[in-house]
Amino acid sequence: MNRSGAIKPESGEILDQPGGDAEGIDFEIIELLFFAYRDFTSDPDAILDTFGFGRAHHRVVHFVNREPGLTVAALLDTLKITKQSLARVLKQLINSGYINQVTGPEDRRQRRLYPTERGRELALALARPQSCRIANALEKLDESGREVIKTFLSGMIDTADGGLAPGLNAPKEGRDR
Amino acid sequence: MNRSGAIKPESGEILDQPGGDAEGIDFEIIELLFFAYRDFTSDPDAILDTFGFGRAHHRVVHFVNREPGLTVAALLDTLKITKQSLARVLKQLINSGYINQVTGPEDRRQRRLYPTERGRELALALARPQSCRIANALEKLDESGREVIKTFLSGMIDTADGGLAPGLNAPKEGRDR
DNA sequence: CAATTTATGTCAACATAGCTGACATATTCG
DNA sequence: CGAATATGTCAGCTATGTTGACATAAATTG
Repeated sequence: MNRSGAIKPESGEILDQPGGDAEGIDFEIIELLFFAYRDFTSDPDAILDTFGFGRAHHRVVHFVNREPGLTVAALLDTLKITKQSLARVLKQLINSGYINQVTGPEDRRQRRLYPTERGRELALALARPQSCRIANALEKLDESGREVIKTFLSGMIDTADGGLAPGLNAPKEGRDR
Repeated sequence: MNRSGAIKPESGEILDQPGGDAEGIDFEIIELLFFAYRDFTSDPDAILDTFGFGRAHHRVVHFVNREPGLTVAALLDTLKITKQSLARVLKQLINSGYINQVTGPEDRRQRRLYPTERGRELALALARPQSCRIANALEKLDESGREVIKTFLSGMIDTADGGLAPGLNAPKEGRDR
């Protein structure tokens, strides 16, 4: 790995050894997360492309399918984006028949979002390869593996009550939506 | 403005039950990955903002710090973006003194990339909160936890030799860069 | 050596998906 | 009624990805 050898410094300082190892920074998992997530999103991205949609559409269809009747406000809260940003993709999904809006039965200001049959099929088509990839990765672990992964990933998520919990985190259910 | 479609479209189809559970799709981990990665990137994003940099700069500084002497081609391969896309952020990082370029000692066409002291400090400042977050999440696991996470994340990554390996994957070392 | 390939840089144009600010409308609530 | 809320929309800006075309220097190959 070491590229030591006669190097011409063209300007200023040069550090030719990897940095931060001494500090005990967990570069290994940082990078694994980067690569894992990048590849995890690549399968649905390819499918979305054939629909003329992007990753933003994926998220919307996904969460609407997962929680039919979701309000716009709840969706915004889940995605943590602005309404103007959501509006663009949501409009496209509604216009092309993937999502339906229904006036809230109790609060008529709300627009509750439901997947159409088409929307559901799209959501599933996008989730399938991701689920497969996860299943493949889990296969290399023992029985407890899935729970360990869930605990780890949950522990990576900000708790609703602000900052990183110092000692205790157990988001589990209801941290959003 | 008219808000068409705001009324109850009992006209169209409405699916008011979550979909895909029957199929055994692993929505749980799909969503945990989404939330975990989103929050994982939020700490460095906040820091980058104060520097006038974005996530793209983060990636470049990170990998250059991790592998000083990296060539431009190798970096492109790691990031899987186009050179034009890289050029923008790399130029900024070089001009503001975070990264140095050195003509390749053997192949003089190459521009090997090195972090400056400043660049290294930035890379570490960005990695620190991520490493902390990971350490926090790992704390909830037993001794074997870290290895389990590594195995899982490695299993999520595409192998260099194309598609998802059907039975066997073990990227471990050297899948990129 | 001449021709070609490789590594890199650069210009121009474009797309997606985020953002802020401002303002409109319908509905609910006090 | 008036204020707050849920949503929609217009306009413009930014960050980061894309393609295509072309330039230059250095290495490789015939």
